[in-house]
Amino acid sequence: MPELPEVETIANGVDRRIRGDRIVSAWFSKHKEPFKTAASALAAALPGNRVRAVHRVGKHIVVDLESAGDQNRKARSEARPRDAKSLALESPRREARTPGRLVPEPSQLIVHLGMTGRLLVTAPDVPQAPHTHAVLHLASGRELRFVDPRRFGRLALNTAEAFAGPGHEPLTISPPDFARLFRGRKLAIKAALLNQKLLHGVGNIYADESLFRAGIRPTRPAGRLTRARLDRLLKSLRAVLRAAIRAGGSSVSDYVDADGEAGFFQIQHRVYGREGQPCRVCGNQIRRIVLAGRSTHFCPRCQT
DNA sequence: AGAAGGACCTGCACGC
DNA sequence: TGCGTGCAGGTCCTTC
Repeated sequence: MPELPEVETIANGVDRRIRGDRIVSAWFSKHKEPFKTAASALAAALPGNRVRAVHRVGKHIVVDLESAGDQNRKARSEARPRDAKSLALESPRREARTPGRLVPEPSQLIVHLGMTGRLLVTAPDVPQAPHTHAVLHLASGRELRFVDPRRFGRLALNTAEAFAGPGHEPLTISPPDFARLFRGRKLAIKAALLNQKLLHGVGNIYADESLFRAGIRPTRPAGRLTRARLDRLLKSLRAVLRAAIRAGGSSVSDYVDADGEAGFFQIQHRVYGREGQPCRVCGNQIRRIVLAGRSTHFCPRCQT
């Protein structure tokens, strides 16, 4: 289940492997349309683009693209004295000029892994995994593959300004802004943490773990928490996410190369998945309830 | 508008 | 062994 740390690790791994590469062609499975942007539009728009960088925004992997037009312009502007001929060849507009084919130039490819999505960078002769929904063929000969058994993942083109995601980044939001997110809200703090429009990147596991570390009962109404407790929650959340990113970064560096999951990082869970087991702090039994439709784990003594 | 709940989707663990 | 059932959860959509 990729949450922020996993997505960050994967984005970094993909970045190292395909930055600067060029998309030659794109293939999409016909097995139902699993994408936000139509597969036909993706297939038409992606080839010819160069990968400038890959990074994370919330739980999204963002592939910054440089269109063929951009690359030509760059090359021309770098070339010294321009003669009249090269100027004459210059295209006046950014968009593709092929008549009748209006393909917008994408600036970014947005990937959401959903629950089971994987991005793999492989050699072309590596057998295709089941549930492979997209393959980008790169100029280097390698392939970027999108595999997603449960098909909760999404691909989309972003042609507008830089993708910023739906909510605030938990790693950079200021404590006052963090506190403001929950003001007046009656829903449980756990449900609020999962709401990507408020804070993006936090999923079920890290919500439970950060609430435990902050000593806050997941059912507590978000708007009723004191500023001090919210400050503590933000600190716990950041500590958990940072620790996970560090561990993920070291233990899963091959993730995108290999056949996937092997050794995916797990933080030392203190409550998640530990129903009935003793709390690592006080020894009380960890309880599991369903909150916001999600299994929720907490220590009834440590979390108030 | 905010909140709650179901749908989507497949693999896996479990019980009979 | 094999089948049915329930569970996992990120996000979208509908309903209240």
